[in-house]
Amino acid sequence: MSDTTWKRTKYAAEIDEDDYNTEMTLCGWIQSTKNLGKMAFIHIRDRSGLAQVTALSKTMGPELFKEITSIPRESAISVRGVIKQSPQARAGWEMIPYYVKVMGEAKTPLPLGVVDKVDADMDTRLDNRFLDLRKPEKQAIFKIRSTILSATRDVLLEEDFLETHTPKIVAAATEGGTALFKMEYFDRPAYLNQSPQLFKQTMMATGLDRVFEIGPAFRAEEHDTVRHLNEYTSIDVEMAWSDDEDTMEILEKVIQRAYTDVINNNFMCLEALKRTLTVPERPFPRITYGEIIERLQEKKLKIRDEGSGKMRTIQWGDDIPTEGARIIAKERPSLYFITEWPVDLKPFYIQPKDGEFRVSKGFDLNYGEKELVSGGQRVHDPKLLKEMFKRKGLNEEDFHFYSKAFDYGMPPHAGWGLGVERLTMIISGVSNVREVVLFPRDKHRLVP
RNA sequence: GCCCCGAUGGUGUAGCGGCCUAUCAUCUCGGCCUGUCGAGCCGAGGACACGGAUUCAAAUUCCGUUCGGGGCGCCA
Repeated sequence: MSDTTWKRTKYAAEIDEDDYNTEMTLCGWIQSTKNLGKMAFIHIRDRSGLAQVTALSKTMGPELFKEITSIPRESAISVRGVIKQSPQARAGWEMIPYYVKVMGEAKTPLPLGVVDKVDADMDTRLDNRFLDLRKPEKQAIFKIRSTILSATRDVLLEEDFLETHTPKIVAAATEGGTALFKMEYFDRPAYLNQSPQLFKQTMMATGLDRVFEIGPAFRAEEHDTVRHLNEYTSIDVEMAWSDDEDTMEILEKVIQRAYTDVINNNFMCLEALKRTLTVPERPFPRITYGEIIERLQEKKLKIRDEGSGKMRTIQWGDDIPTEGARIIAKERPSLYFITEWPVDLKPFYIQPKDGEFRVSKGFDLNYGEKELVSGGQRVHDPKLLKEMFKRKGLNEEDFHFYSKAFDYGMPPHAGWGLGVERLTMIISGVSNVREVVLFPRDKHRLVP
């Protein structure tokens, strides 16, 4: 029989009075060693929290004492000993060890201190992400992210959606506009997909009716901000026989459940992040694009005219610049929909609301100045789709693989795409999108 | 792509022409300590991104390179 004494009996946080005076094994990383000479306190950290191992030279002998106190911090170890009640210990108990095995010794000095009293730059942290993520407040973000994803799946499956996956390697430009990463597909050029948009819409012509996909999206834009990534995770939803209002309602349910589940399941994480949350009420406030422009005009927001290059007051038809979004965010710091966007500011697949191609059935969901979601009712009439291609200056031929589905019975449909990272940022209360991705990909960072 | 800003021990910083043989904290190593949990005390170790220029003198000024930070546009 193989020796299994090194295997974990319980996580630190699972140990209680019933375990007192029993022999157990703790597994984790040495967070700190406080050596008082004849007595030492070794704090072992595992996923659940901290455990105190109290070593006594007198009872364990000077050799084992020396051995256990000289293991470098952040080494992965397994300690076996007896759990003893202890009023002086924070947890009310401590382990008196008799056996220690170093499973993975840490080199010194550490490239990044886990509990050091000095902060490290984001760059240093990301270069040593495995150490950075040993910090409970960094782990908390990813536990929250996981909850958000499972909450999303729960709601969508309850609402009769089917989870799907579409290709990330594509032959040609998808929506147009965004720059794509080029790659080699055997002997042909190919691209990494910027969004599942065209594929999920194609699914609407199949009879599957309601689909969603959680997957990566790639954008080759050289945007270098705290809210953009070149690889991000998108929750994409598309529903047939539905309009913009139907899909907004599903979105509200998803967001609401994400908040609820995080509050219910990640109490400790929120505490680690010093974050208090309240579940947003449905329906979320709706404000039209036109109302936003009027408000910005009242605030005398000036923008640079694309044609003349001169500064002028913002007007209907202009995109909302970052500065404008901040002005609105002061009045609406939480979640709100922006509806009735101009047709010209939305992609070709967004349904115009009228025959004049002025206002569309596209919407955004914002949290303050942050854009969280973009969605809308889609164009489903093939004739109108052709006209939209023309209006946007797109070549219909390039989209044949997609438009073909519209020629054989495409029902009305609507949907949206939500940035998982942005929702995680909002719920976790962190300000840099890189915080919520294990190994973020931005303009400069490709390793690790 | 454009505009600002920055680079000093493992980590985070101070210094911004000579007083620098470079500050402080953290860290690492050694010593003392039987109740530590931001331990304490004593001792030691470790750095001016790279290349050029100006100057009697450069961590400090200038140019270039590399790397990083922030903002704009665009977006999720």
